[in-house]
Amino acid sequence: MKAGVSTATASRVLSGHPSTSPAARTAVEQAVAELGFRPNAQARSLRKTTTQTIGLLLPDIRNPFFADLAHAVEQRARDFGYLTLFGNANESMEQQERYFDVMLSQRVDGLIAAPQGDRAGLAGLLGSGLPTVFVDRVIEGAGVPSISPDNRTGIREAVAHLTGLGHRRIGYIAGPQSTSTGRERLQAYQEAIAGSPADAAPELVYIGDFQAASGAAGAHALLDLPDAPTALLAADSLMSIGAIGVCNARGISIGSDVAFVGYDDIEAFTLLNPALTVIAHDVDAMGRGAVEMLVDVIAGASAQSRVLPSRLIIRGSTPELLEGASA
Amino acid sequence: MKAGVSTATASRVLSGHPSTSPAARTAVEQAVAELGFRPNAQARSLRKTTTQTIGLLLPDIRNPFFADLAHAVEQRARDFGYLTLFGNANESMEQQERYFDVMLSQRVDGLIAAPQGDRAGLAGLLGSGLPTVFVDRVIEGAGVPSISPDNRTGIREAVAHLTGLGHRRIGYIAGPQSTSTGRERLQAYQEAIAGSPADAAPELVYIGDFQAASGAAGAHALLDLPDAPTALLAADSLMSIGAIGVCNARGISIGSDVAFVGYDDIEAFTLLNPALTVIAHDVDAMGRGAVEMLVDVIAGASAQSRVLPSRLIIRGSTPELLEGASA
DNA sequence: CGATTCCATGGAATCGATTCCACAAAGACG
DNA sequence: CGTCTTTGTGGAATCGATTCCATGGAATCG
Repeated sequence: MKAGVSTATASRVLSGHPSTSPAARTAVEQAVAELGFRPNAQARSLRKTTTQTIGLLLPDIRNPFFADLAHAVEQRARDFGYLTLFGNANESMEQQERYFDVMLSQRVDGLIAAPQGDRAGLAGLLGSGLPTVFVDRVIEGAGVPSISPDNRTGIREAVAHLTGLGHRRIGYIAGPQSTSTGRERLQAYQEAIAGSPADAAPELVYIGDFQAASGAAGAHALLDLPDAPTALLAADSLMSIGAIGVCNARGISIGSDVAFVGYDDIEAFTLLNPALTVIAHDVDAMGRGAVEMLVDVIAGASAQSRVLPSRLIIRGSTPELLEGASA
Repeated sequence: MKAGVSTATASRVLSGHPSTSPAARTAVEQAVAELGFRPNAQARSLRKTTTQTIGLLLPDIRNPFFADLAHAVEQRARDFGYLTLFGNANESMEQQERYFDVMLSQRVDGLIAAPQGDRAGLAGLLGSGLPTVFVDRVIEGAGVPSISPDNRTGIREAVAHLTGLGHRRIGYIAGPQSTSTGRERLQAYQEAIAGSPADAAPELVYIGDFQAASGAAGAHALLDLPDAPTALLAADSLMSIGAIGVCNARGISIGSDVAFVGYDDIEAFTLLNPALTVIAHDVDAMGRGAVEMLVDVIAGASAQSRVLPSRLIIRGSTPELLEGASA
């Protein structure tokens, strides 16, 4: 055609097929450069069955944890030649299901998702046979391999740390119970409290939704208790931010008036005065690991679910308990 | 076929074409439900020329400003029925060009980008005729409409605020000069300083790269000066975070030892003690506006470039200058 | 009741690549 | 020098939808 060769030859040149003459190669390359030709990825992936694209479905890109995760996934996927198609479910089941549909229609080669809800909401996805890996969050019994943080150890260590400092009323701002992380962390808190000298009062738990506003609401609710907690623990970074804002606004000084343990090791948390004690995990390893698992699943291998360790990083927001610190 | 009708009829039913009998409709719908059929988006967009997909190319998703922007763009694009294909250039020209290529190959209907570099790096993109809108950052003379913040006013107000408080040595941690925001903000700083009683010493400017590590390096460099600045100003949120961390580590107290003005109104900045004075702009309006402009451009209308106002939010990190505050 | 319009439908072309197959020219070998 | 292999090439089928066009039957109208 443009270069005096057939489309078949042009295709062979562009895909690096060995059976091409140097003459044809240069002719095609010149024509491509002249016409600014871009192969149509739609047509290609219609013929091949692969799109070289993976989907990444996250609950909230504004949560620094998931932003870091998105970055890690995208960079690692690039290493494998995959383009990342990104969807933001906005912590909404309805948007999550819509995105499952979209990803299926786009014929992504695989999907990495931090899901919420239970198996019922995944029927379409599971029936499709699309290679899938869950990251951070898990749905039991779905037969989908996952890479997730150890939600229990971090919480246990945090509660032990706080009780060791003398705290007996530890308020907990939990995540939504529609997520595995929300459930596991709450359960770990309850178990740790039960096995400790601290109060196991139900009013010390506030159930939020992993967004900043609910962290603020939780802090208000807990601090308004007749016998207010002397320590607060929040189940993600955004709720931590909301809760800290409320403490500041109410003139309650973190560290001296109330101890505080946050979740996820956001850089900004180290800037606070005092710096925040947090439960941290390795986001980068989680993102990279998810891609590597997905590549295995796409290749037909069976992937083992992995749990990555969490650890408690002790900083100034959880000092020795001063006498009379109870509000 | 499965439903006893032709593909033509099935297609008409699924796309809501009026010429379909109720009988055919129910038959097709039942077959679709039974087989779990998903239309192949590749095949569809091969035939139609549209993909109902827009590209979003950002320099760094871990920067909270761009994470918020991504969220705003994605939500607004959804309103128009577009799927957002997201790319992270990692503040790298090479990755940026690679993504331009990918977006072109994917035949996105339009592209929203926060570009860096100059026209040279955009030759391929501009030659393709792909409807494009620049957001936050601009490339002059490319003929691409843009929606960007007013980089000058915020900086001018910040410098006026600081000189009004008595500061004469104002250190500036600038962004990379390969970006319009980096250039305009630095220029605004230099002009504002020149028109003020403050020192216009070149050593008071440190050129960073919009990442936290360079903010830290800049803070070290400026605080090591023989005649160290009494106020610091950083050109984005990540460099602000890096710089604040260094101040804390060096035992330099923000507010009392040094005044600090950050960029972008990150929620975490309000939690600092004292809270950070910042130059803020409306990320949500920028993201939504970009999508609306792009929709116009795709429709063939000519879009007017827009500049959104910035404003200075004064908080505790820039108090009245105490005597003897100069390091 | 015959003629015209309207509607639902199937057949077939189409989008832009990849790839099977056949074929011809060139090189290898006895 | 004749066969046998290798190599480069073009023709044509293919992927899965959409859509033009033709057709037959029903509805409408004078």
